[in-house]
Amino acid sequence: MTLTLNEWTFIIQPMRYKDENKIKALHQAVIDVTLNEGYQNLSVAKIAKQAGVSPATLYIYYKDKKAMLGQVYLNIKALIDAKLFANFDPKGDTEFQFKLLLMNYATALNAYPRESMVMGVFNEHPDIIPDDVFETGMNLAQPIQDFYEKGLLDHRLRAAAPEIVIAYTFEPITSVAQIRFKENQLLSKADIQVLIEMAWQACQGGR
Amino acid sequence: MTLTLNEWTFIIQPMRYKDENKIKALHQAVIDVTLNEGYQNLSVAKIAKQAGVSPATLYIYYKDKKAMLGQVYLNIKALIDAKLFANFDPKGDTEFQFKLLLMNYATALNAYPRESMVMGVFNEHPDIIPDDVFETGMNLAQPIQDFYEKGLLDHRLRAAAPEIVIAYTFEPITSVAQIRFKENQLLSKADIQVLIEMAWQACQGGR
Amino acid sequence: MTLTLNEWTFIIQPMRYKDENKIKALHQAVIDVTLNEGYQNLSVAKIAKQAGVSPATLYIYYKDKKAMLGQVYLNIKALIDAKLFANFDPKGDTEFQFKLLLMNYATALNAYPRESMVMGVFNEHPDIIPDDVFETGMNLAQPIQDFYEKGLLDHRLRAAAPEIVIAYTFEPITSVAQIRFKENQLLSKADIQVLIEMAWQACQGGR
Amino acid sequence: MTLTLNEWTFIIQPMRYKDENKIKALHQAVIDVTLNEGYQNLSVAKIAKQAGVSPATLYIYYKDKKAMLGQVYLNIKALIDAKLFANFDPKGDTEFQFKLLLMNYATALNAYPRESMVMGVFNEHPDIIPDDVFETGMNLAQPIQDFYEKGLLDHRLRAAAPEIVIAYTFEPITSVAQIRFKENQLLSKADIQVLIEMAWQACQGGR
DNA sequence: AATGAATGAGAATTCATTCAT
DNA sequence: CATGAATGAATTCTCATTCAT
Repeated sequence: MTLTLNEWTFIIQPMRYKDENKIKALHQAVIDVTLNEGYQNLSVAKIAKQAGVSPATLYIYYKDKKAMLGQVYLNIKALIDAKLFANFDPKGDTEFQFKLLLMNYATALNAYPRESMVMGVFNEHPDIIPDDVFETGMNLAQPIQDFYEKGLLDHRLRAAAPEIVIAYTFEPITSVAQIRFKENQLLSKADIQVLIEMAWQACQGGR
Repeated sequence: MTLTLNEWTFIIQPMRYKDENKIKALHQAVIDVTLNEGYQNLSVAKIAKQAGVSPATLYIYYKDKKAMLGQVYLNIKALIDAKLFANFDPKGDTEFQFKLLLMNYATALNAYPRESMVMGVFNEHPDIIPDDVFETGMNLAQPIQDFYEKGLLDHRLRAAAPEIVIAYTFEPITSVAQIRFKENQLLSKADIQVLIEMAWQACQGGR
Repeated sequence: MTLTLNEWTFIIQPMRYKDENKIKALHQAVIDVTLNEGYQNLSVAKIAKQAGVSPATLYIYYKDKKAMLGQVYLNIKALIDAKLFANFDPKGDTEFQFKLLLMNYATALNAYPRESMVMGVFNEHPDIIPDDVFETGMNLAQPIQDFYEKGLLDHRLRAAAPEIVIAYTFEPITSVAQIRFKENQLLSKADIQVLIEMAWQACQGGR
Repeated sequence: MTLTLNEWTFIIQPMRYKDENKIKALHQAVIDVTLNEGYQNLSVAKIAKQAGVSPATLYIYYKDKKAMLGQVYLNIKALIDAKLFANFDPKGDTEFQFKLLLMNYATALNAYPRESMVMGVFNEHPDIIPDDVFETGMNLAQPIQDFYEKGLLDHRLRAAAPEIVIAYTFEPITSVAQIRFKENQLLSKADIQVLIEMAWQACQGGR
């Protein structure tokens, strides 16, 4: 097809931000859409619109939707993990380190409430992110495993399978944080204190 | 309008079998598809196929998909609630009743592992069942509320908000049961013993 | 399949009204549903429900939905035609008979406003009633044809094709009656007087 | 955000042809299907097939089916209105302008017979186009209202409600045009002359 | 005669993904 | 690199009609 001059149109527009910005915009869009519209409406079209890019653009950076959500998940996980281990010493006093870890976790959830919510949603929907990403994400970090095993050995922690310990430590905190978020609040100091104390009562050994 | 005797007629007909069977088949299909394919694939088409009926048939018995899933949810809830309150006495000894309740709950999850998993899925996806059904289902049963309040008053239970108590009682058991289910197992006696003990340690008062 | 006694159930119910009543109920239901829900929602299921019978019953009396609506249409047409020709004499004075006819028509529309509306709907949707029924219904009744031809001959009526005459006589009255119906009113005396006078001005000959 | 010059980029790209063509094809398809299959069969699937596109394509250009039909309606209305007001002067001689308007209308119907038929269908089925579009379309254009009011004041037009005047002017012409269309014809010169004369006789005042 | 149940065909709409530009 | 347009496959739901009883 040949075109005569007046069949062309001249568009003037700002230079496109490069990769990083697009990716950031996409990641942020995932979080926004998930929280505002619910993950049921987390469609490629909505994400792209929110990010201000074309749906097709997503496929330049990621194999598919799943891969993208997986990356968002890992990003968020890294964000929270960064706070989780602040001042943590697996070899320190068990009770203190135990409570420190949970305090760090609660602090992280409060620091990134939106991201935490999204991570919670993704945890509950393993099939929207790639299997391997999810399985990796599920594994306890090595320092925590070390801490847990040492605790078992010196009987400062109750002899319970890891999944059970998690069910009485991180999970209740996550659960209550989600409830607070839906109430447009954060975990209160009182919340955190009670949660940590209950977790410790549940998990300490020698009983 | 009044009718004289001979305007009445007596009709003898076989009890409808098909209806009941179809409904049972549909409910079972919801459970099967949810467990085998994940709730993301819980489409009307798949449910109907699994139940061996036409998708249109579903709409004879239910207003829409949501209404049907709501009914399945209520059925399952009734099943589990029936076990939950066996021998439960809100006015009995706090520790004993507390542990009895959780034992009953664990027993119920083990008695209906498939149904329990599905209920877990539905609990995490409130929007796939009608709002009123879910809200009803979410409320703590009155006997449990009474028990909780009494426990607070006599300080046998820790002063913690209901959502926090739940996060250290029913939720961990549910969580571990789900893990066991994915391992094709049930909660072991050891699991149950530890879970209940940890819950009690977390929740008992006077500390 | 053999059944034991308790697999039977005894149902006591009023004797069913026979054919005529069912048919009347169905016809009335067509009118009700058309007016209340719009002809877009004129489904067999709705008609049957409104009539208090099973959808299957309809097919005992009629070949299909179309045939049934056709019969309703003819019934209504007969109702209106019965009023249309009251005191009409094709050989009488042209102006008087012309106005009498239209007055009769307006009177009929006001006497059966609901039926008239339904007939209007059916006229606008020829494909929901059988072709032959509709075509028959469209033909001008013989007395009117005679009157029209006589009027042409003695020049008391304008020389215009029948479809054009109808477009300035019956159609405007129908049209305004429909508007009034939507306003929950009938044709007023003033309406009727003006409509008839305008029709006569349009159609009289010798100009 | 301010941008320096080199953050702007000039993009030269061919004018989109496809879009326009697809939209035209869709509009034409609506007309074709409506005329060939009746509006009862005016399904998205049929429209898309006729236009040679996928049904999903329709939703790129329009929010939904209703919005699309509304646009088609407005296009057609614009087409006809353009002819309707040719040389029309609301302040000119009443009889002349009256007849001019109807002549313009008849001319428009003859110029776009297919479109006119479709507009007729849409006028009879307000619910298939968006409410606001229809309401806008239904209002008499302001020049005609002005003309009508002036005619009432100086008694050159009969004192009759607007809906009655319409029922003796535009509606009969529409009606006869539809009949002619079904006969694969247009309004003949004789048709038009008679229709306009009858309309004038019906509507002129001072009688 | 009468019916409740059942269904195939088809309705509108959405979505993840691809492709020509 | 970036995109608007395009679409096949899937979604939920409705309906006229039939069938076993």
